[in-house]
Amino acid sequence: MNRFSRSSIGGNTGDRVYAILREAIVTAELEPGRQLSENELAELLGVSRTPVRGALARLREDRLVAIVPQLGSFVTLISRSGVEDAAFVREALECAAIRLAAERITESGLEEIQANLAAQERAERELDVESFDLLDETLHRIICQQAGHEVAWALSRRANGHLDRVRRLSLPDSSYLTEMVSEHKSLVAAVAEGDPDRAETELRRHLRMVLSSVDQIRVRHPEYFEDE
Amino acid sequence: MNRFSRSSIGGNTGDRVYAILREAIVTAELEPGRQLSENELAELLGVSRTPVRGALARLREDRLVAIVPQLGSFVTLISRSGVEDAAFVREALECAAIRLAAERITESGLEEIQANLAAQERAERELDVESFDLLDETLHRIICQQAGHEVAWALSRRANGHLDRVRRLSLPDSSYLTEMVSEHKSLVAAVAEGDPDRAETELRRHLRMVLSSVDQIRVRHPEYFEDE
DNA sequence: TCATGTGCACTAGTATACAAGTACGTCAGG
DNA sequence: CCTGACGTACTTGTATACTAGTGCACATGA
Repeated sequence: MNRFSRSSIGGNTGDRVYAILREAIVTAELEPGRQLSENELAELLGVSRTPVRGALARLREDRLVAIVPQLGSFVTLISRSGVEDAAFVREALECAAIRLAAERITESGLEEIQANLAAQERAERELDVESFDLLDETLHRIICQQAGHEVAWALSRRANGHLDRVRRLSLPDSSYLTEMVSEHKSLVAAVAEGDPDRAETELRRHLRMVLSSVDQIRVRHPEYFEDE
Repeated sequence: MNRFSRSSIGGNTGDRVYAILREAIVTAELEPGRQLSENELAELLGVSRTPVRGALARLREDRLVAIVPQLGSFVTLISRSGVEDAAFVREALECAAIRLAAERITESGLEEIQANLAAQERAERELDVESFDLLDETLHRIICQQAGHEVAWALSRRANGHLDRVRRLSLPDSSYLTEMVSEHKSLVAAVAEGDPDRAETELRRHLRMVLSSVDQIRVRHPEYFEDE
């Protein structure tokens, strides 16, 4: 226990504000293009402008918010290139990670993954999308952990703003959940068998699934998109 | 020209403070483990605490600074795992990018790269390490640009704090520059020939070179390192 | 001598006050 | 009716004041 180990507790007002705003943006409760007034948000959340400003600055790094000096802060519009960038980053990081995971996976790591998959099947049966999203995220985190580079997951998650929005905006039907679980099972199987090439292939296909729903959403919400 | 296009000008005090502090940390002018007082930095730079706080928050995301509430902010120590994480991220992103670049490179892109290489050789002859570092960075950026995902370079650069420090701490001799230029030439050649596999292999080897100097630096500056 | 408590000087977190800049409506004049 | 200048109401950027928590030194008592 040194003085650095306490450095990321995350119980501050600023962290809370960041989490709330990020969730609101990703679920499009704060829709793309919307103006965010620091004053308004501060009042709404019952805090001062300072933590709000900090949260907006972090969201800017996530590319979820654009801050124009002396003019305003805005939820970024969805753009094809933005989504493709996020997909690229996620693919690069997680594919590299899953290769390592397939080589290094431990017994307890596999057990953890199996438990996660079981819970995913439960969530699928009960159509509990919220739980499923959480389990999905956890699965990817475990894989990065097992690869020895959890940082890959953290970065992947952060670069992921546009992807998350697209995913959350597309109304997931039951076939979506079924498909996802099935893909998760295949790629976990490849990891369990210690086959990096197949694991990478499966993951790549899995990650590209989200991309396909972009156009579908653009049709439904053209006002959320940047014309390019 | 819409209202989003003005969002990243970067002429603010906060951005300036961030750039200054990052440079100071990367060059170890602010050495690993050193405590950074917001008040002290603010006074030193002739600004208030507000922009300093913002800069420190960003540096925390870069893992160059650890902020401990009610205790202080510190330049992070160098750790093997931190360096390996950074190397992993950079490898994953830039290798994925160079594969695309090898497939998509344009005529003008190649010309730009050749000009960069020529400048590198000049810098090598004149032992102008500072210019060389800049050209090195630019080369990697151009490659990511040509891949259509400049975001990869931006992320790679940010995740790169620990690597940069290690690189800047190791006194580069002329053989180092010679080696680097030679490696750059090989990987550019692979890109020019449109050979993604070879380009990736060359880049991977190139990026791992930095890693080898970690132990050398640890011997010289054990106090900069985290005991693990 | 050693252990313990207490105060002080420091820290970051937050709230507020002020400065600088932008957009837009309004009103006067051609 | 159209055009242009001005004022107002907003925005973010920065500086400062205040709050709460930490560690450390020093005094005090056993």
